[in-house]
Amino acid sequence: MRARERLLAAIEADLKATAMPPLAWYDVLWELARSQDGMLRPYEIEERTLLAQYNLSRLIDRLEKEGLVRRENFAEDGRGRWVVITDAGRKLRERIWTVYARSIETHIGCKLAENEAKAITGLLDRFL
Amino acid sequence: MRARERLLAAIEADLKATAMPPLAWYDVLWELARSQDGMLRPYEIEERTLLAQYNLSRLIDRLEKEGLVRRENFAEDGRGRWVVITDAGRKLRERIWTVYARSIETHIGCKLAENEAKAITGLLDRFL
DNA sequence: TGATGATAGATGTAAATGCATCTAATATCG
DNA sequence: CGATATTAGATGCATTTACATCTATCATCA
Repeated sequence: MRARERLLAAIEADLKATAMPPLAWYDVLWELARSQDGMLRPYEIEERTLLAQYNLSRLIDRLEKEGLVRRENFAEDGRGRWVVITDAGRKLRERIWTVYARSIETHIGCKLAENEAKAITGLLDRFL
Repeated sequence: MRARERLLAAIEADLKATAMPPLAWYDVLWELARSQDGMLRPYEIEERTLLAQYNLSRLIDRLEKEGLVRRENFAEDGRGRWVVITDAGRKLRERIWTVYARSIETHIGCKLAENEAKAITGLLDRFL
């Protein structure tokens, strides 16, 4: 918990220093960008990011207001929506990644050998 | 990050289910209870819990309003304060612990062998 | 000593979060 | 079919958090 606290603070600080949005934005944009057609249902994003439903709903509002995603109706189920990433969204994700990747390397990568990193993930995966 | 998310959610849910306050309350009460005279300076709590200064200041407000701690002036430095845990604060910490300990065992302990837990802490300690 | 800078902690305001609940649509089952 | 339950997602409201800044005190040093 402490390690996560420290690392997240360091990474968020790097993002802020380069005028980038919070990490949660990245997580959502990344899930969308890597998905088949650049679109997911809100509940799918929820599952993948572990964001709470009501938080995600409002995060999508913010992303939409910034033109990074847009909402569309889901034809097969009147209750559902699609969240579609826009070109601007993809662009921004890439820009964030240039900072984020460096940040990961600086704060995490350089402190762990490959096999150590694998050991951590192997053990922590039990909780997922 | 994901593991922490899941575990914290599970633990907080256990606390909520037994009408206990959030985990941050426990962290502060615990640091106070284990300290020499049941009192610490705000900045000391801050260092130990990694809470942000402005968050801690208000968390102490809440604890004080509930009668779990009280603030006193720090004689040697007019800017400083003491945060002193009350009997009610110690009592509550113990009550929370009965739930928290069980929760840790349920969600974490039973999924890791002793040496595995040590391996994780050993590796994650590098980030502290 | 007196000016300047640093530190401890508090706080106003804006934004995000948590909780409960709502609406609209679909599923289930007598 | 119709009543009831369930699900997807949105939202009102209270609490909490983040950011910036403030006050008061202490430290430093010319």
